[in-house]
Amino acid sequence: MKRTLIKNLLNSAAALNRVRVSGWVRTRRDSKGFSFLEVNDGSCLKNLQVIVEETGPAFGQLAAVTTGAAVEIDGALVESPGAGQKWEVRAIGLRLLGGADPETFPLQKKRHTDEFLRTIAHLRPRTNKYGAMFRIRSEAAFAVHRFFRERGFHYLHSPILTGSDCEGAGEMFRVTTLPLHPPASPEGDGPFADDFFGKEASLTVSGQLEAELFASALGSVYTFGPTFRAENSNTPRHAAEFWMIEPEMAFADLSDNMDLAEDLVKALTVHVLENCREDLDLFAKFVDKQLMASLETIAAQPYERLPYADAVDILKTSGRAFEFPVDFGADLQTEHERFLCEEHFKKPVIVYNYPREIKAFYMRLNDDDRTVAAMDLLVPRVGELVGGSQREERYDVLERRILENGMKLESYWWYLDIRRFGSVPHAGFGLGFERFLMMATGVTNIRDVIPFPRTPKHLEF
RNA sequence: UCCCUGAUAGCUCAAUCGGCAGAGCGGGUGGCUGUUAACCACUAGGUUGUAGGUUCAAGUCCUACUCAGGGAGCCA
Repeated sequence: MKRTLIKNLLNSAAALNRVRVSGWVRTRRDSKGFSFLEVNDGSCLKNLQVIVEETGPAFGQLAAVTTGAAVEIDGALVESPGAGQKWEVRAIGLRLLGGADPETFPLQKKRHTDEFLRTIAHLRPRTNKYGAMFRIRSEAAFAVHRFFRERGFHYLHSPILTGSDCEGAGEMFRVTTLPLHPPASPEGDGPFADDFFGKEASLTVSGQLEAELFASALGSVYTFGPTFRAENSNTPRHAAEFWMIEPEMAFADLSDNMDLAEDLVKALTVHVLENCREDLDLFAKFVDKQLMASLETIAAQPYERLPYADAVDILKTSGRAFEFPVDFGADLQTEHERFLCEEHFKKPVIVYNYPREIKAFYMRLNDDDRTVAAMDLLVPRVGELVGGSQREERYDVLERRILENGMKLESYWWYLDIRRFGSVPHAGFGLGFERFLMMATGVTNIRDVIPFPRTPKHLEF
Protein backbone atom coordinates (compact mmCIF):
# COMPACT_ATOMS: atom_id res chain seq x y z
CA MET A 1 0.00 0.00 0.00
CA LYS A 2 1.33 3.42 -0.97
CA ARG A 3 1.41 6.26 1.51
CA THR A 4 -0.75 9.32 1.11
CA LEU A 5 0.65 12.78 1.83
CA ILE A 6 -0.84 14.40 4.90
CA LYS A 7 -1.47 17.52 2.83
CA ASN A 8 -3.80 15.50 0.62
CA LEU A 9 -5.52 13.75 3.50
CA LEU A 10 -6.29 17.05 5.23
CA ASN A 11 -7.83 18.31 1.98
CA SER A 12 -9.82 15.14 1.43
CA ALA A 13 -13.42 15.59 0.31
CA ALA A 14 -14.65 12.41 1.97
CA ALA A 15 -13.79 9.85 4.60
CA LEU A 16 -11.51 7.02 3.48
CA ASN A 17 -11.64 3.43 4.70
CA ARG A 18 -8.00 2.63 4.40
CA VAL A 19 -5.02 4.98 4.17
CA ARG A 20 -1.33 4.76 4.96
CA VAL A 21 0.53 7.70 6.50
CA SER A 22 4.26 7.96 7.07
CA GLY A 23 5.89 10.72 9.06
CA TRP A 24 7.50 11.93 12.24
CA VAL A 25 5.71 12.23 15.56
CA ARG A 26 5.59 15.81 16.78
CA THR A 27 3.84 15.00 20.06
CA ARG A 28 1.88 12.31 21.80
CA ARG A 29 -0.98 12.97 24.20
CA ASP A 30 -2.01 10.05 26.36
CA SER A 31 -5.38 9.51 27.86
CA LYS A 32 -6.71 6.48 29.67
CA GLY A 33 -7.23 3.82 27.07
CA PHE A 34 -5.91 5.67 24.02
CA SER A 35 -3.36 8.15 22.71
CA PHE A 36 -3.34 11.01 20.25
CA LEU A 37 -0.34 11.29 17.93
CA GLU A 38 0.45 14.44 16.00
CA VAL A 39 2.20 13.30 12.82
CA ASN A 40 3.98 15.52 10.30
CA ASP A 41 5.41 14.32 6.99
CA GLY A 42 6.76 17.62 5.66
CA SER A 43 4.14 17.90 2.95
CA CYS A 44 2.53 20.84 4.74
CA LEU A 45 2.64 22.82 7.94
CA LYS A 46 -0.26 21.07 9.61
CA ASN A 47 0.01 17.81 11.51
CA LEU A 48 -2.33 14.88 11.17
CA GLN A 49 -3.99 13.70 14.38
CA VAL A 50 -3.91 9.93 14.77
CA ILE A 51 -5.89 8.04 17.41
CA VAL A 52 -4.40 4.83 18.70
CA GLU A 53 -6.64 2.78 20.98
CA GLU A 54 -5.17 0.73 23.78
CA THR A 55 -7.32 -2.22 22.90
CA GLY A 56 -6.60 -2.04 19.20
CA PRO A 57 -4.00 -4.02 17.32
CA ALA A 58 -1.88 -0.89 16.89
CA PHE A 59 -1.21 -0.41 20.57
CA GLY A 60 1.74 -2.73 20.97
CA GLN A 61 4.52 -0.42 19.83
CA LEU A 62 3.00 2.76 21.21
CA ALA A 63 5.38 3.04 24.17
CA ALA A 64 8.35 3.60 21.82
CA VAL A 65 6.46 6.11 19.68
CA THR A 66 7.82 9.28 21.26
CA THR A 67 8.42 12.81 20.00
CA GLY A 68 10.69 12.65 16.97
CA ALA A 69 10.06 8.99 16.12
CA ALA A 70 9.33 7.95 12.54
CA VAL A 71 6.17 5.91 12.09
CA GLU A 72 4.03 4.27 9.46
CA ILE A 73 0.33 4.16 10.22
CA ASP A 74 -2.49 2.33 8.52
CA GLY A 75 -5.99 3.37 9.40
CA ALA A 76 -9.20 5.04 8.40
CA LEU A 77 -9.58 8.72 7.63
CA VAL A 78 -12.64 9.84 9.60
CA GLU A 79 -14.24 13.13 10.54
CA SER A 80 -12.82 14.33 13.82
CA PRO A 81 -15.25 14.94 16.68
CA GLY A 82 -12.61 17.21 18.24
CA ALA A 83 -12.45 20.95 17.68
CA GLY A 84 -8.96 21.43 16.23
CA GLN A 85 -9.20 19.59 12.93
CA LYS A 86 -11.64 18.35 10.34
CA TRP A 87 -10.03 14.98 9.66
CA GLU A 88 -8.18 12.46 11.78
CA VAL A 89 -6.91 8.94 11.30
CA ARG A 90 -8.10 6.07 13.47
CA ALA A 91 -5.14 3.68 13.51
CA ILE A 92 -5.53 -0.02 12.91
CA GLY A 93 -1.83 -0.59 12.34
CA LEU A 94 1.20 1.23 13.74
CA ARG A 95 4.79 0.50 12.75
CA LEU A 96 7.77 2.17 14.37
CA LEU A 97 10.26 2.90 11.57
CA GLY A 98 12.83 4.70 13.68
CA GLY A 99 12.69 5.54 17.36
CA ALA A 100 13.93 8.77 18.94
CA ASP A 101 15.29 8.59 22.48
CA PRO A 102 13.28 11.20 24.39
CA GLU A 103 16.19 11.77 26.78
CA THR A 104 18.43 13.00 23.98
CA PHE A 105 16.11 14.19 21.20
CA PRO A 106 16.72 17.96 21.27
CA LEU A 107 13.47 19.28 19.80
CA GLN A 108 10.78 19.98 22.35
CA LYS A 109 7.15 20.71 21.70
CA LYS A 110 7.77 24.33 22.56
CA ARG A 111 9.36 27.26 20.81
CA HIS A 112 13.13 27.25 20.48
CA THR A 113 15.37 30.21 19.77
CA ASP A 114 16.82 30.57 16.28
CA GLU A 115 20.28 30.63 17.83
CA PHE A 116 19.78 27.21 19.39
CA LEU A 117 18.24 25.75 16.24
CA ARG A 118 21.25 26.88 14.22
CA THR A 119 23.37 24.54 16.33
CA ILE A 120 21.13 21.65 15.22
CA ALA A 121 20.64 22.64 11.59
CA HIS A 122 20.26 18.95 10.68
CA LEU A 123 17.08 18.75 12.79
CA ARG A 124 15.62 22.23 12.50
CA PRO A 125 13.63 21.49 9.31
CA ARG A 126 11.51 19.27 11.56
CA THR A 127 10.19 22.35 13.35
CA ASN A 128 7.13 24.22 12.11
CA LYS A 129 9.05 27.40 11.39
CA TYR A 130 11.93 25.87 9.44
CA GLY A 131 9.71 23.40 7.65
CA ALA A 132 7.64 26.36 6.49
CA MET A 133 10.78 28.32 5.56
CA PHE A 134 12.21 25.63 3.35
CA ARG A 135 8.92 24.86 1.65
CA ILE A 136 8.67 28.57 0.81
CA ARG A 137 12.28 28.54 -0.41
CA SER A 138 11.52 25.62 -2.71
CA GLU A 139 8.37 27.25 -4.03
CA ALA A 140 10.13 30.58 -4.63
CA ALA A 141 12.88 28.81 -6.57
CA PHE A 142 10.27 27.25 -8.81
CA ALA A 143 8.72 30.70 -9.31
CA VAL A 144 12.07 32.03 -10.51
CA HIS A 145 12.22 29.51 -13.32
CA ARG A 146 8.57 30.01 -14.19
CA PHE A 147 8.97 33.78 -14.36
CA PHE A 148 11.88 33.68 -16.78
CA ARG A 149 10.50 30.85 -18.87
CA GLU A 150 7.28 32.80 -19.42
CA ARG A 151 9.35 35.73 -20.70
CA GLY A 152 11.46 33.71 -23.14
CA PHE A 153 14.63 33.67 -21.06
CA HIS A 154 16.98 30.70 -21.25
CA TYR A 155 18.45 29.16 -18.11
CA LEU A 156 22.24 29.36 -18.26
CA HIS A 157 24.47 27.14 -16.13
CA SER A 158 27.40 29.43 -15.54
CA PRO A 159 30.49 27.72 -14.11
CA ILE A 160 31.17 27.45 -10.38
CA LEU A 161 34.91 27.06 -10.93
CA THR A 162 36.48 30.08 -12.50
CA GLY A 163 39.88 31.12 -13.72
CA SER A 164 39.13 34.82 -13.98
CA ASP A 165 41.64 36.38 -11.68
CA CYS A 166 39.46 39.38 -11.02
CA GLU A 167 35.70 39.41 -11.33
CA GLY A 168 35.56 42.61 -9.35
CA ALA A 169 32.81 41.51 -6.97
CA GLY A 170 34.72 40.68 -3.82
CA GLU A 171 37.24 38.33 -2.28
CA MET A 172 37.32 34.86 -3.82
CA PHE A 173 37.81 31.38 -2.41
CA ARG A 174 40.83 29.69 -3.97
CA VAL A 175 40.36 26.16 -5.27
CA THR A 176 43.46 24.00 -5.36
CA THR A 177 44.73 20.43 -5.22
CA LEU A 178 48.21 21.54 -4.23
CA PRO A 179 49.56 20.44 -0.83
CA LEU A 180 49.47 23.05 1.91
CA HIS A 181 53.22 23.68 1.57
CA PRO A 182 54.07 22.84 -2.08
CA PRO A 183 57.70 22.59 -3.18
CA ALA A 184 58.92 25.65 -5.08
CA SER A 185 57.95 25.65 -8.75
CA PRO A 186 60.68 25.58 -11.41
CA GLU A 187 62.11 28.94 -12.37
CA GLY A 188 59.74 31.02 -14.46
CA ASP A 189 56.56 29.06 -13.75
CA GLY A 190 53.93 30.62 -11.56
CA PRO A 191 53.03 29.18 -8.17
CA PHE A 192 50.06 27.35 -9.70
CA ALA A 193 51.92 25.69 -12.58
CA ASP A 194 51.58 22.27 -10.93
CA ASP A 195 48.00 22.85 -9.75
CA PHE A 196 45.02 21.01 -11.26
CA PHE A 197 44.24 23.71 -13.83
CA GLY A 198 47.81 24.92 -14.17
CA LYS A 199 46.65 28.36 -13.07
CA GLU A 200 44.96 29.98 -10.14
CA ALA A 201 41.37 28.81 -9.75
CA SER A 202 38.53 30.13 -7.60
CA LEU A 203 34.88 29.70 -6.78
CA THR A 204 32.71 32.10 -8.72
CA VAL A 205 31.56 35.37 -7.19
CA SER A 206 29.11 36.04 -10.02
CA GLY A 207 27.91 34.51 -13.24
CA GLN A 208 27.39 37.93 -14.80
CA LEU A 209 30.28 37.99 -17.25
CA GLU A 210 29.36 34.56 -18.61
CA ALA A 211 25.71 35.60 -18.74
CA GLU A 212 26.67 38.60 -20.87
CA LEU A 213 28.40 36.28 -23.32
CA PHE A 214 25.35 34.09 -23.62
CA ALA A 215 22.92 36.99 -23.76
CA SER A 216 24.93 38.04 -26.80
CA ALA A 217 23.83 34.79 -28.43
CA LEU A 218 20.57 33.57 -26.88
CA GLY A 219 19.12 37.03 -26.34
CA SER A 220 17.84 36.77 -22.79
CA VAL A 221 19.35 34.42 -20.22
CA TYR A 222 19.47 34.00 -16.47
CA THR A 223 21.62 32.12 -14.03
CA PHE A 224 20.38 30.81 -10.70
CA GLY A 225 22.87 29.03 -8.52
CA PRO A 226 25.30 29.23 -5.64
CA THR A 227 27.79 32.06 -5.43
CA PHE A 228 30.77 32.42 -3.11
CA ARG A 229 32.33 35.40 -1.40
CA ALA A 230 35.30 35.09 0.94
CA GLU A 231 34.59 38.44 2.59
CA ASN A 232 34.95 38.46 6.35
CA SER A 233 31.41 39.80 6.69
CA ASN A 234 29.82 39.19 10.06
CA THR A 235 26.30 40.48 9.58
CA PRO A 236 22.82 38.98 9.49
CA ARG A 237 22.63 39.79 5.76
CA HIS A 238 25.80 38.12 4.41
CA ALA A 239 26.83 34.54 3.84
CA ALA A 240 29.95 33.09 2.22
CA GLU A 241 27.77 30.83 0.06
CA PHE A 242 24.48 32.19 -1.21
CA TRP A 243 22.21 31.81 -4.20
CA MET A 244 21.91 34.52 -6.76
CA ILE A 245 19.57 35.10 -9.66
CA GLU A 246 21.31 36.92 -12.51
CA PRO A 247 19.32 37.76 -15.63
CA GLU A 248 21.03 39.35 -18.61
CA MET A 249 19.16 40.83 -21.57
CA ALA A 250 20.48 41.80 -24.97
CA PHE A 251 18.83 44.77 -26.72
CA ALA A 252 17.90 46.28 -23.36
CA ASP A 253 18.72 49.43 -21.47
CA LEU A 254 18.60 50.54 -17.84
CA SER A 255 14.88 51.25 -18.00
CA ASP A 256 14.16 47.72 -19.26
CA ASN A 257 16.39 46.44 -16.50
CA MET A 258 14.44 48.29 -13.81
CA ASP A 259 11.19 46.98 -15.29
CA LEU A 260 12.50 43.43 -15.15
CA ALA A 261 13.74 43.73 -11.57
CA GLU A 262 10.44 45.15 -10.38
CA ASP A 263 8.45 42.54 -12.30
CA LEU A 264 10.59 39.72 -10.90
CA VAL A 265 10.30 40.80 -7.27
CA LYS A 266 6.57 41.26 -7.70
CA ALA A 267 6.09 37.92 -9.44
CA LEU A 268 8.04 36.00 -6.79
CA THR A 269 6.09 37.76 -4.04
CA VAL A 270 2.75 37.05 -5.68
CA HIS A 271 3.73 33.44 -6.22
CA VAL A 272 4.51 32.77 -2.56
CA LEU A 273 1.42 34.71 -1.48
CA GLU A 274 -0.70 32.49 -3.69
CA ASN A 275 1.06 29.17 -3.10
CA CYS A 276 2.49 29.32 0.42
CA ARG A 277 -0.32 30.99 2.31
CA GLU A 278 -0.35 28.60 5.25
CA ASP A 279 3.43 28.69 5.71
CA LEU A 280 3.53 32.48 5.30
CA ASP A 281 0.81 32.85 7.94
CA LEU A 282 3.16 31.29 10.46
CA PHE A 283 5.69 34.06 9.83
CA ALA A 284 2.97 36.72 9.88
CA LYS A 285 1.84 35.40 13.24
CA PHE A 286 5.12 34.72 15.02
CA VAL A 287 7.87 36.63 13.22
CA ASP A 288 6.51 39.87 11.74
CA LYS A 289 2.98 41.06 12.40
CA GLN A 290 3.16 43.51 9.49
CA LEU A 291 4.34 40.88 7.03
CA MET A 292 1.16 40.51 4.99
CA ALA A 293 0.60 44.26 4.63
CA SER A 294 4.21 44.65 3.61
CA LEU A 295 4.00 41.86 1.02
CA GLU A 296 0.79 43.30 -0.42
CA THR A 297 2.61 46.61 -0.93
CA ILE A 298 5.58 44.90 -2.56
CA ALA A 299 3.30 42.87 -4.82
CA ALA A 300 0.98 45.66 -5.92
CA GLN A 301 2.44 49.17 -5.52
CA PRO A 302 4.67 50.69 -8.21
CA TYR A 303 8.22 51.04 -6.93
CA GLU A 304 9.69 54.49 -6.54
CA ARG A 305 12.41 55.18 -9.11
CA LEU A 306 14.79 58.09 -8.67
CA PRO A 307 18.28 59.08 -9.76
CA TYR A 308 21.04 58.88 -7.19
CA ALA A 309 21.36 62.70 -7.30
CA ASP A 310 17.70 63.08 -6.26
CA ALA A 311 18.18 60.54 -3.48
CA VAL A 312 21.08 62.59 -2.18
CA ASP A 313 18.92 65.74 -2.25
CA ILE A 314 16.13 64.03 -0.31
CA LEU A 315 18.60 62.81 2.31
CA LYS A 316 20.25 66.22 2.59
CA THR A 317 16.97 68.10 3.04
CA SER A 318 15.41 65.46 5.29
CA GLY A 319 16.50 67.24 8.44
CA ARG A 320 17.70 63.91 9.71
CA ALA A 321 21.06 63.75 11.47
CA PHE A 322 22.84 60.83 9.82
CA GLU A 323 25.93 59.25 11.25
CA PHE A 324 27.58 59.33 7.84
CA PRO A 325 27.53 62.53 5.77
CA VAL A 326 25.52 62.61 2.54
CA ASP A 327 27.18 64.11 -0.50
CA PHE A 328 27.22 63.47 -4.23
CA GLY A 329 30.03 61.00 -4.82
CA ALA A 330 29.71 59.08 -1.56
CA ASP A 331 28.02 55.70 -1.59
CA LEU A 332 24.69 55.44 0.20
CA GLN A 333 25.11 53.97 3.67
CA THR A 334 22.77 51.44 5.22
CA GLU A 335 21.12 54.17 7.28
CA HIS A 336 20.48 56.21 4.11
CA GLU A 337 18.97 53.28 2.23
CA ARG A 338 16.75 52.43 5.16
CA PHE A 339 15.58 56.01 5.48
CA LEU A 340 14.63 56.14 1.81
CA CYS A 341 12.54 52.97 1.61
CA GLU A 342 11.34 52.60 5.20
CA GLU A 343 10.55 56.18 6.17
CA HIS A 344 10.47 58.46 3.15
CA PHE A 345 8.77 56.34 0.48
CA LYS A 346 7.59 53.42 2.65
CA LYS A 347 7.91 51.00 -0.26
CA PRO A 348 10.58 49.53 -2.51
CA VAL A 349 12.85 52.13 -4.11
CA ILE A 350 15.07 51.88 -7.18
CA VAL A 351 18.00 54.29 -7.14
CA TYR A 352 19.81 54.68 -10.46
CA ASN A 353 22.58 56.63 -12.22
CA TYR A 354 25.27 56.41 -9.56
CA PRO A 355 28.60 58.30 -9.68
CA ARG A 356 31.04 56.34 -11.83
CA GLU A 357 33.72 56.32 -9.12
CA ILE A 358 31.75 54.12 -6.73
CA LYS A 359 30.55 51.54 -9.23
CA ALA A 360 32.08 48.70 -11.25
CA PHE A 361 34.05 49.10 -14.48
CA TYR A 362 31.54 47.28 -16.69
CA MET A 363 28.63 49.64 -16.01
CA ARG A 364 27.69 51.83 -18.94
CA LEU A 365 29.00 55.39 -18.78
CA ASN A 366 26.21 57.94 -19.10
CA ASP A 367 26.41 60.95 -21.43
CA ASP A 368 27.10 63.26 -18.47
CA ASP A 369 30.42 61.39 -18.10
CA ARG A 370 30.11 61.43 -14.31
CA THR A 371 27.46 58.77 -13.69
CA VAL A 372 26.93 55.19 -14.82
CA ALA A 373 23.70 53.39 -15.72
CA ALA A 374 23.59 51.43 -12.46
CA MET A 375 20.58 50.65 -10.32
CA ASP A 376 19.95 49.29 -6.84
CA LEU A 377 16.56 48.05 -5.68
CA LEU A 378 16.14 48.73 -1.98
CA VAL A 379 13.43 47.12 0.09
CA PRO A 380 12.36 47.81 3.66
CA ARG A 381 14.30 45.92 6.37
CA VAL A 382 16.51 43.99 3.96
CA GLY A 383 18.18 46.90 2.17
CA GLU A 384 19.80 46.14 -1.16
CA LEU A 385 17.87 43.29 -2.76
CA VAL A 386 19.00 43.86 -6.34
CA GLY A 387 22.08 45.45 -7.85
CA GLY A 388 22.46 45.82 -11.58
CA SER A 389 23.27 47.99 -14.56
CA GLN A 390 23.21 48.52 -18.26
CA ARG A 391 26.58 47.13 -19.38
CA GLU A 392 29.19 49.09 -21.32
CA GLU A 393 28.83 47.83 -24.89
CA ARG A 394 31.28 50.29 -26.53
CA TYR A 395 34.68 48.67 -27.00
CA ASP A 396 36.79 51.79 -26.59
CA VAL A 397 34.93 53.01 -23.52
CA LEU A 398 35.12 49.60 -21.84
CA GLU A 399 38.82 49.32 -22.62
CA ARG A 400 39.42 52.70 -21.04
CA ARG A 401 37.40 51.82 -17.96
CA ILE A 402 39.32 48.57 -17.45
CA LEU A 403 42.63 50.42 -17.60
CA GLU A 404 41.34 53.20 -15.34
CA ASN A 405 40.59 50.58 -12.73
CA GLY A 406 44.13 49.24 -12.90
CA MET A 407 43.09 45.92 -14.41
CA LYS A 408 44.78 43.91 -17.14
CA LEU A 409 43.21 43.87 -20.61
CA GLU A 410 44.55 40.34 -21.31
CA SER A 411 42.40 38.89 -18.54
CA TYR A 412 39.27 40.14 -20.25
CA TRP A 413 40.05 39.33 -23.87
CA TRP A 414 36.89 37.24 -24.23
CA TYR A 415 34.76 39.83 -22.44
CA LEU A 416 36.09 42.54 -24.78
CA ASP A 417 35.65 40.25 -27.78
CA ILE A 418 31.89 40.47 -27.34
CA ARG A 419 32.21 44.22 -27.92
CA ARG A 420 34.16 43.62 -31.13
CA PHE A 421 31.70 41.26 -32.78
CA GLY A 422 28.08 42.29 -32.98
CA SER A 423 28.02 44.30 -29.78
CA VAL A 424 24.58 45.31 -28.59
CA PRO A 425 23.20 47.33 -25.69
CA HIS A 426 22.48 44.92 -22.86
CA ALA A 427 21.64 45.00 -19.19
CA GLY A 428 21.22 42.72 -16.20
CA PHE A 429 21.26 42.46 -12.44
CA GLY A 430 21.83 40.19 -9.49
CA LEU A 431 19.12 39.38 -6.99
CA GLY A 432 20.14 37.75 -3.71
CA PHE A 433 17.77 34.82 -3.29
CA GLU A 434 18.27 34.66 0.48
CA ARG A 435 17.56 38.35 0.78
CA PHE A 436 14.33 37.86 -1.10
CA LEU A 437 13.40 35.09 1.35
CA MET A 438 14.18 37.36 4.30
CA MET A 439 11.90 39.97 2.80
CA ALA A 440 9.18 37.42 2.08
CA THR A 441 9.16 35.91 5.57
CA GLY A 442 10.26 38.76 7.82
CA VAL A 443 13.16 36.65 9.08
CA THR A 444 16.03 38.98 9.92
CA ASN A 445 19.02 36.62 9.77
CA ILE A 446 20.28 35.14 6.51
CA ARG A 447 21.47 32.07 8.44
CA ASP A 448 17.84 31.13 8.96
CA VAL A 449 16.74 31.17 5.31
CA ILE A 450 19.46 28.89 3.90
CA PRO A 451 19.58 25.19 4.85
CA PHE A 452 23.20 25.02 5.97
CA PRO A 453 24.65 28.52 6.28
CA ARG A 454 28.32 29.13 5.54
CA THR A 455 29.74 32.16 7.34
CA PRO A 456 33.21 33.02 8.67
CA LYS A 457 34.38 30.24 11.05
CA HIS A 458 31.25 28.18 10.37
CA LEU A 459 31.23 25.10 8.16
CA GLU A 460 29.11 22.64 10.12
CA PHE A 461 27.10 19.87 8.56
C1' U B 1 37.80 43.65 10.84
C1' C B 2 35.74 47.57 14.46
C1' C B 3 31.99 48.93 18.41
C1' C B 4 28.20 47.28 22.02
C1' U B 5 25.76 43.35 24.83
C1' G B 6 25.63 38.58 26.72
C1' A B 7 27.16 33.24 28.45
C1' U B 8 23.67 29.81 35.15
C1' A B 9 19.93 22.45 34.44
C1' G B 10 18.61 19.35 27.84
C1' C B 11 15.77 24.38 26.33
C1' U B 12 14.12 29.51 27.98
C1' C B 13 15.34 32.37 31.96
C1' A B 14 15.56 34.09 37.65
C1' A B 15 19.05 34.70 41.76
C1' U B 16 18.15 42.08 45.73
C1' C B 17 24.24 45.30 48.55
C1' G B 18 29.38 39.94 47.22
C1' G B 19 26.38 35.72 51.82
C1' C B 20 22.22 28.28 51.34
C1' A B 21 21.81 27.34 43.08
C1' G B 22 15.81 28.53 41.64
C1' A B 23 11.41 28.35 38.20
C1' G B 24 8.81 27.09 33.73
C1' C B 25 9.24 23.85 29.75
C1' G B 26 11.41 19.19 28.35
C1' G B 27 12.69 13.97 30.68
C1' G B 28 11.15 9.82 34.19
C1' U B 29 7.10 7.52 37.30
C1' G B 30 1.93 7.32 38.42
C1' G B 31 -3.20 9.17 37.43
C1' C B 32 -7.17 10.71 34.01
C1' U B 33 -12.69 7.82 28.48
C1' G B 34 -11.73 13.10 23.05
C1' U B 35 -6.97 15.50 23.78
C1' U B 36 -4.93 19.39 20.61
C1' A B 37 1.80 23.91 23.28
C1' A B 38 -3.70 18.49 27.07
C1' C B 39 -4.33 18.32 32.34
C1' C B 40 -3.12 16.62 37.80
C1' A B 41 0.59 14.56 41.37
C1' C B 42 5.47 13.05 42.43
C1' U B 43 10.61 12.86 40.84
C1' A B 44 15.71 13.09 38.83
C1' G B 45 18.68 16.77 36.73
C1' G B 46 24.37 22.04 38.12
C1' U B 47 32.59 22.00 37.67
C1' U B 48 27.28 29.03 36.90
C1' G B 49 31.67 29.32 29.04
C1' U B 50 37.50 28.74 29.93
C1' A B 51 41.92 30.40 32.66
C1' G B 52 43.67 33.49 36.32
C1' G B 53 42.96 37.38 40.20
C1' U B 54 40.55 40.27 44.57
C1' U B 55 37.89 38.58 49.14
C1' C B 56 36.52 35.36 55.35
C1' A B 57 33.13 34.41 51.24
C1' A B 58 32.36 35.16 43.88
C1' G B 59 26.92 33.16 39.46
C1' U B 60 27.66 38.36 41.17
C1' C B 61 33.81 42.39 41.34
C1' C B 62 38.68 42.66 38.10
C1' U B 63 41.90 40.79 33.76
C1' A B 64 42.58 37.75 29.49
C1' C B 65 40.56 34.32 26.21
C1' U B 66 36.52 31.49 23.70
C1' C B 67 31.75 31.51 21.79
C1' A B 68 27.02 33.84 20.64
C1' G B 69 23.72 38.02 19.47
C1' G B 70 23.09 43.14 17.80
C1' G B 71 25.19 47.48 15.15
C1' A B 72 28.95 49.20 11.30
C1' G B 73 32.05 48.35 6.93
C1' C B 74 32.22 45.17 2.33
C1' C B 75 27.92 43.58 -0.76
C1' A B 76 23.55 40.27 -3.11
